[in-house]
Amino acid sequence: MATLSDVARRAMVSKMTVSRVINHPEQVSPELRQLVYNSMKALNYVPNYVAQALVHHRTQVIKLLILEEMDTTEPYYMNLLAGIAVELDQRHYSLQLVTRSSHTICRCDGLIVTGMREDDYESIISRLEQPVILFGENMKGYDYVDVDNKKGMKITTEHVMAQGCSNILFYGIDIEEPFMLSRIAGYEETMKGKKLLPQINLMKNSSHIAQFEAEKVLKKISERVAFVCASDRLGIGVVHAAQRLGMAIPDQVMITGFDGVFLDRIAQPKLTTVRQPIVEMGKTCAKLLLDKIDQDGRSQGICVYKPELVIRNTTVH
Amino acid sequence: MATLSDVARRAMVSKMTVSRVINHPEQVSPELRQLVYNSMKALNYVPNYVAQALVHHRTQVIKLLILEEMDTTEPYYMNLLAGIAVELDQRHYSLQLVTRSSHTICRCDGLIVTGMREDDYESIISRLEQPVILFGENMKGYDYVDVDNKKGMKITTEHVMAQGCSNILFYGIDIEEPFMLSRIAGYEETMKGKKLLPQINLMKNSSHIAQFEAEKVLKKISERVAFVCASDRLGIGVVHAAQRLGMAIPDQVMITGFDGVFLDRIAQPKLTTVRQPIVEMGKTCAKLLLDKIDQDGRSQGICVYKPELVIRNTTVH
DNA sequence: GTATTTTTTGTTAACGGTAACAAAGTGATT
DNA sequence: AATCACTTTGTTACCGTTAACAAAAAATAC
Repeated sequence: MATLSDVARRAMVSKMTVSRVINHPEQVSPELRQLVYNSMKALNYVPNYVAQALVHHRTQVIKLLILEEMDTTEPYYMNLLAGIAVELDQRHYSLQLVTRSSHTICRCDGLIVTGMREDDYESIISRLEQPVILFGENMKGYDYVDVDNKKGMKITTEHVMAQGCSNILFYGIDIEEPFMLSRIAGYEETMKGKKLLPQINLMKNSSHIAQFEAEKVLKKISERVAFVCASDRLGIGVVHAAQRLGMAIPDQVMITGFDGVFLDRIAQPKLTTVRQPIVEMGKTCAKLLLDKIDQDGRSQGICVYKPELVIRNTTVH
Repeated sequence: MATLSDVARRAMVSKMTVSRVINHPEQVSPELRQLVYNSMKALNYVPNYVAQALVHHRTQVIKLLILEEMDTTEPYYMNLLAGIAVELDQRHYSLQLVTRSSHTICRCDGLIVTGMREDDYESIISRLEQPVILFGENMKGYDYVDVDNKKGMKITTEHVMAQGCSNILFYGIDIEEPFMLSRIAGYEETMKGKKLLPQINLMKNSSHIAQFEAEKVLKKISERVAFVCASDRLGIGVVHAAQRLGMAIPDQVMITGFDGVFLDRIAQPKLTTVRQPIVEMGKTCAKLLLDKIDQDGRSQGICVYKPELVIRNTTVH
């Protein structure tokens, strides 16, 4: 593997000139520059990122800190990772996946944190010395990337209303985190806007629990009903419930989910859901973080993605 | 962040002595060793892995090359990654996720490759210069980690037989890769062993296609039937088919899947499946690869995991 | 008690880059 | 032609670590 010195020798210039051609080409005369380019091409030169990292006091490693039990959201994270990976590779960074349990001393240039709960801000996030981007909205002033959760829930609620249903139940996850509060707010405001009574139900994010809850409700009900769920997992549970009771989807029961990652397509019928552009969001997390690192930790602000309503057969024919 | 020199100065020894305490402690007298340990502790010394990497001509990066369309197997890979990550973190390695499209020149110490198809061996894998561990059985002599696919299919087939069913259909994926051939063989041998007629059906790995196929079959059938599927995704499709036709699971229709990652638990009823210990397997991939790197590329052989039959309500009450 | 071996410690020079400074070349100004 | 300013190139030292060798100290032999 050719080094800077090899390139320099072949082009009959000093190492420094080669280094400059790479980093500050405008400082080198066109003739030498061309010589160096030729030499680089001939030797198939690729910079040694480890050596660069050493001089720059960098590690070229960023960590993805997943504070949530991973099991509960797997397909979601794989997409996030895919997005992050694309951006990191382009900029010669690599990744370490860490969880709450692995409290290694943090040899890295920056972190993307996700799945944080209220307590984590003080005990973990505020103590980090490196630049951080959070994946998930927060009100503590940290840079973050998220989808517009409130709007997402608004458009689904409006969608089922537009299908002519006014008996609309909300199924959410029983945690008091900003993303869930926003989803609840999106539902609640839309209902109140139409003078309808919000009916909010919070539970563990499990398809079986949602199924159990929905069966109880459906057994007692005769009119048309819609369940707007704060996750596809809950949505799938409700689909199962309706099917077990032999109720027609979407004629008797309408169901919507949230996330649009994988599970929505597994359901039968496929689930109407709010798709988050997770891969894109992963890319953005990485991009913001690397920029932040380059800019010595300067805040990069927040980035909120527009949610997209994907209409499928749990709400329309 | 304290460096070797800082530790050395505080302990009043040379840098080299500190380095030796870390790498070859037996070469240092007990007194100095203790001095150095004290100094390290006092300064909270952590080696700079970048500098180590530079002297050792390493990158401390390994790549996970996913040759398969990721979308089709997401939850699966997240588990694999989790396993890999644990091992890498412990040994101060980091990760790059790459796919077929990203053909970066391979600045890394080794690769874990997965989702490879027949063509890939010649065009990609054989050209890699770094140590490689494959995730998935192969007959080309590469080191690999996999579950015993044949045995997995054997035990499921035997399990449904033990439930008193002898009309057993196999639903597999229409690719001629070793893992699938092994699963087919496991089914076929077990059937022939009992003098039963194997019925093999291959299709795209999609729950909706499996549902479509199974509905066709189920409409024409009256006796009890079992579907042993080569993936949970196919299994879920068959569950949906049985439910749409109002057939009783497991009394009229028995269904089994394969993988035991995430999807099996989403199904309703939960799917009897063959669980692969994916996290464990990921760990092993990483461990073998890092050992291989340390041993200058020496073959590490293969590692085949015992599959575990998880019996649930698609085969028994 | 000196020569010889062995153990322990220190010195130097890498690894592959880059920043900071020094030197040489170029051209304009007087 | 001498001075100055500017551009272009090269030299040196350093980032934090380790291997290879050299030197010093300790242990052993005779």
